Amino acid sequence: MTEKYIFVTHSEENYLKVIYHLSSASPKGVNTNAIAAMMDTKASSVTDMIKKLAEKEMVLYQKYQGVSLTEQGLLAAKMIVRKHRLWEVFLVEKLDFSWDEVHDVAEELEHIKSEKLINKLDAFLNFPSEDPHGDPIPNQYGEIQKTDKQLLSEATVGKNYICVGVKDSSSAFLQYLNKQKIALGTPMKILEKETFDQTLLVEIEGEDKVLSHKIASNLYIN
Amino acid sequence: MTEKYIFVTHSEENYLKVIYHLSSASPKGVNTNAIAAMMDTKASSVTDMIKKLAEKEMVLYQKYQGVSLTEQGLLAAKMIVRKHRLWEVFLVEKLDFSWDEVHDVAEELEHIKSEKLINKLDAFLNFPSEDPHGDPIPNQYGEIQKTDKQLLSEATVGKNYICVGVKDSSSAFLQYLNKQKIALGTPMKILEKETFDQTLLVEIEGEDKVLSHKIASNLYIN
DNA sequence: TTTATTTTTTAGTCTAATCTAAAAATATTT
DNA sequence: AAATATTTTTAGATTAGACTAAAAAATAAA
Repeated sequence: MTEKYIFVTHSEENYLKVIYHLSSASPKGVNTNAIAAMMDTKASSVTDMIKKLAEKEMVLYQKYQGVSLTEQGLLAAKMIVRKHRLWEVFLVEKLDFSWDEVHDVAEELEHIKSEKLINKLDAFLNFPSEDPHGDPIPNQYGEIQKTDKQLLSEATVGKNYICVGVKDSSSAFLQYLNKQKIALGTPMKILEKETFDQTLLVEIEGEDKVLSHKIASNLYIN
Repeated sequence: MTEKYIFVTHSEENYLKVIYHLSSASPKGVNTNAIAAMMDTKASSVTDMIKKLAEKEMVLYQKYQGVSLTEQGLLAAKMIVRKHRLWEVFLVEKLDFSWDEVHDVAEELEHIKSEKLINKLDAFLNFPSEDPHGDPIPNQYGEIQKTDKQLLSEATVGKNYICVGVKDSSSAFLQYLNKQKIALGTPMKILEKETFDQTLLVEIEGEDKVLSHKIASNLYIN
């Protein structure tokens, strides 16, 4: 394997990460506009950046056809995700942050460039497999352990589940969950599902709670 | 106290830090050239940046007269130093880095912008008063505990001392100290001082060692 | 106190990353 | 298939931070 080291800027890393996240939904090429929306920037800026990333062989790009990550780009993206999630674990487990406070800080920490740092941090945290939102943490080779989980919105009425993750990890949503006393590991039983709007009646910690379809389709259970 | 929040860029922070470090040596105004040398950049770039920092009221600047930090600038600089040194403690104490490996990573970590993060980190590390090189860590108000220490080059022959810090914390120097088995806390007795070149003969951990004047003038003792 | 030297500043250029507005390509309707 | 709408790209401008080369100010030497 010829491993020439390619410097990737802070901004380029952010693009790689976004392309990575969007890739699962559209594996044959991510749209310029989708990237622009995620990055809160303009499509023209995205086009410019994609060209740079293509130069560096981090993405495959054909005009008007969208982008996809090269093997190299994929690994780079996974390493950013790895760093982001490991820092989140650190913030929650060691510094006592709550799960709705970690995102922005991790967003900065993920760009610190030191393999040694991140691998030592990984060991210090005891090689966690998931971040505080239930998302898997890639190992140092970019391997990701698949865990099976489903959305609460797809749950079967009458069955018992455990909350294992969130799809939306915005602080607004996480604070809502805090208020409802829903956390990772929280057991719940699906009591009823309203056919009209798919609202759920769920028993959580002895209390009956109404959860909207929007909520249910952002909570992972098992 | 009117505290308008002023955004300071990564690069501006580096300038503030350098001006802060140079200020102790020349309290009435730091030279453009001195800053340029420290930052490994050109004097013209320094002039440009100083103007920006003056706009933001972080420094006092008069053409051709050098710069000094305002109260605001001083606090900002101290906060960067605080972050740098706390992260160094973290790297050494928690992640098992050695004192000659921490500088570059801390140089990146010091720019992470989160007061909460740094104060939580401080608590997690048990409010250390010094970094791994014996330099004092400013508290969250910018207060610095003065410790008295002197350079080994000024030590008295015949007396016993303890190594309490390094003036130069380059990895080259620190690795030399590792090789000589000199660390913070290492006791030493000054046996002789050569009048011609000020070389010292020092007893360290039962062994007699010859230390050049250059070495001696970069080691703090007490 | 002139002259020479050094330091500092200005003027103009460059690159990365962004933007707006317009043009080109693709996709969708009719 | 032609017309319309949407998406994407190009062209040209802007800003931060840096650079080179030349001018201006301050300092040192004669």
